[in-house]
Amino acid sequence: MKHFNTKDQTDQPRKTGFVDDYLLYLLAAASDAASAQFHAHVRKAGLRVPEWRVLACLNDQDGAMITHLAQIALVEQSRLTRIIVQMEERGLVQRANDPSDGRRVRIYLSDAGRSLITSVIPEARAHEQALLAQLGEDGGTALKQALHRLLETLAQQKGGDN
Amino acid sequence: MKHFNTKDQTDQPRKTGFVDDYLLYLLAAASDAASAQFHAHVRKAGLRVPEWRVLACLNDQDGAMITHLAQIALVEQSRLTRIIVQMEERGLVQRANDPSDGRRVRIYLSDAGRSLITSVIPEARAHEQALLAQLGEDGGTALKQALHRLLETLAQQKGGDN
DNA sequence: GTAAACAATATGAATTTTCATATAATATCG
DNA sequence: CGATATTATATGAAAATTCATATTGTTTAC
Repeated sequence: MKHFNTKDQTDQPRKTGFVDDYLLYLLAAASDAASAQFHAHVRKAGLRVPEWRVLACLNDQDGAMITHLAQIALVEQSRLTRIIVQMEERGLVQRANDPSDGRRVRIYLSDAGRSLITSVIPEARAHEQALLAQLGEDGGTALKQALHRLLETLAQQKGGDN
Repeated sequence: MKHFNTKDQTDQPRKTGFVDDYLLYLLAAASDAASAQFHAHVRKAGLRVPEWRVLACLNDQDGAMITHLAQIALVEQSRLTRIIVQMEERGLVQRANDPSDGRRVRIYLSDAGRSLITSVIPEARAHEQALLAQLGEDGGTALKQALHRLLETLAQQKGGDN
């Protein structure tokens, strides 16, 4: 059996430093830690994280173009191109040229892909609910609100150079 | 000159879907979008993102071990080992065996590393302040509080298996 | 209509990242 | 003390990722 190891990993003094209250760090750490839990489920479903993201996005916006999908799935475009190739080989999605604009490639869920994502999303919802419950009614709401607000603000900045 | 392109990238109907209010997505998207801005500064300072994180963490906890540093800098251990090698070659950090435990390798900022991080942190603070200002007094506070709370909750879960 | 600018996707090649596991040092147990 | 478990770090090799740029299709301006 393992010793319970409450003490600090290092033997450092531990006066609160810069990163511990730095917004970008809090965001990255929170995202990392929260996602890590669910990503275990994702892998058990036979998906890698970017694939799960792509399927989840297609669930909402089936037929999205590569570029758009890259933006919403938080993946760089050339990477997404290759991920989509793999997913198509695996039968999870299909690509189709947009008849109205030959440059565009639209991605559609295959039946297998739809079936898979349909089984994973409820797990995601359940995991989310459990987490929100732990944060308490108001805690969860406050967190989501704050994040929505941040995202709006950031989106405005981007658009603001017109 | 570019057409101002307010309309949606795809011609999709856009009823709000699953991801748009999914906590893990909000966290990832917010972290991504917020960090992207500052990461431009980081690269201009000649650092890659994980290197910036390592230096920032060392700024707070100089002499941390590889394993601990990996945890707080949000980098996988074997990757960090190699990043540290590069940073040492570049003269940003030094490694030193812990005399009390020969397995441990402690990482220390070099003078060059300290000087570099000392110049970047004020930029990070400035960027953070600007962002918080845009969120409004309470908006920023609420966001940070909510994130701290989430992180605490997640940390408890991890420790909870004793 | 055509050249130039622009947009969407793909791709080559170097680098990075991951995963499992090797190596090395220490701690534990009988 | 010696065998075994545990911890910290390193490393090989396959795979993923990045970056710049090629390719292909479309729009704009004359």
